[in-house]
Amino acid sequence: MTTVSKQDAARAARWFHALSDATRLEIIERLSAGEQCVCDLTDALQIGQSRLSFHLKTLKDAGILQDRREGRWIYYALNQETIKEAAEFVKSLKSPGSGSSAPSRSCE
Amino acid sequence: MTTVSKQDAARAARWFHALSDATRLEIIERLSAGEQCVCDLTDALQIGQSRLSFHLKTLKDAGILQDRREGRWIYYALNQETIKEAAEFVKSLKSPGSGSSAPSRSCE
DNA sequence: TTGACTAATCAACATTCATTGATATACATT
DNA sequence: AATGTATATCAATGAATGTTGATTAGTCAA
Repeated sequence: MTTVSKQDAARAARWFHALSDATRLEIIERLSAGEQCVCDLTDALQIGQSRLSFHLKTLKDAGILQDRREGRWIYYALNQETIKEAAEFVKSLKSPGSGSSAPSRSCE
Repeated sequence: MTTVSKQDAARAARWFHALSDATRLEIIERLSAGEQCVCDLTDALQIGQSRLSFHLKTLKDAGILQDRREGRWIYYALNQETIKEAAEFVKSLKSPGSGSSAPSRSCE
């Protein structure tokens, strides 16, 4: 029985919210090839600048991306640690015995 | 470089949207102990019936839960297959070389 | 310091989502 | 058939989210 604290659940919910949008998943896919600056992503994704900025912020606030400035460019990269944690979390959702346990019928 | 089709991304986005809510994560946690009927969940979670039903539907539509009727009760259980796929998906987001690759500066 | 460039933020709006209470459906029992 | 129980669905509402265009804030070079 995986026990998850309210805090953990809230953090996980934020991860998954960040991952729940097709545009953001595309950003992540691009970044899985390595760090990129916003201008590269703008070109690649063909979306408006403020829209991209909004999604980058959403991902960064959830801890999924990191950024760093270099001159006038800002480079975004995946935060491997968070992704690892999220993957662990999803894995942990599986029932221990793989198959579902016997029904507990308390409702009769 | 993980390549994800638009369809895959849309499906993944639906998984993550389903996982992006604290109430739904709590439902999932309960079900990771095994199949349960709606009445059990209602008692355990202390939330309104229609609200629970809404969240169960959201999870089911995303493929994360299965249900089956037995008499007047409906039992919900995790869909292990989907959870496995989702875990794989998240794991695949990590950059191949673990660390981020060298910046590709096309913006100068 | 002015101008050009990159990116973030703001304001307005439309859309989606979650919650609530009421109603409908399905099954079981009498 | 009538009633009770379990669950789903509907309608209304408010809250959160995503999109767009405009503005602002850094950074660099002339």
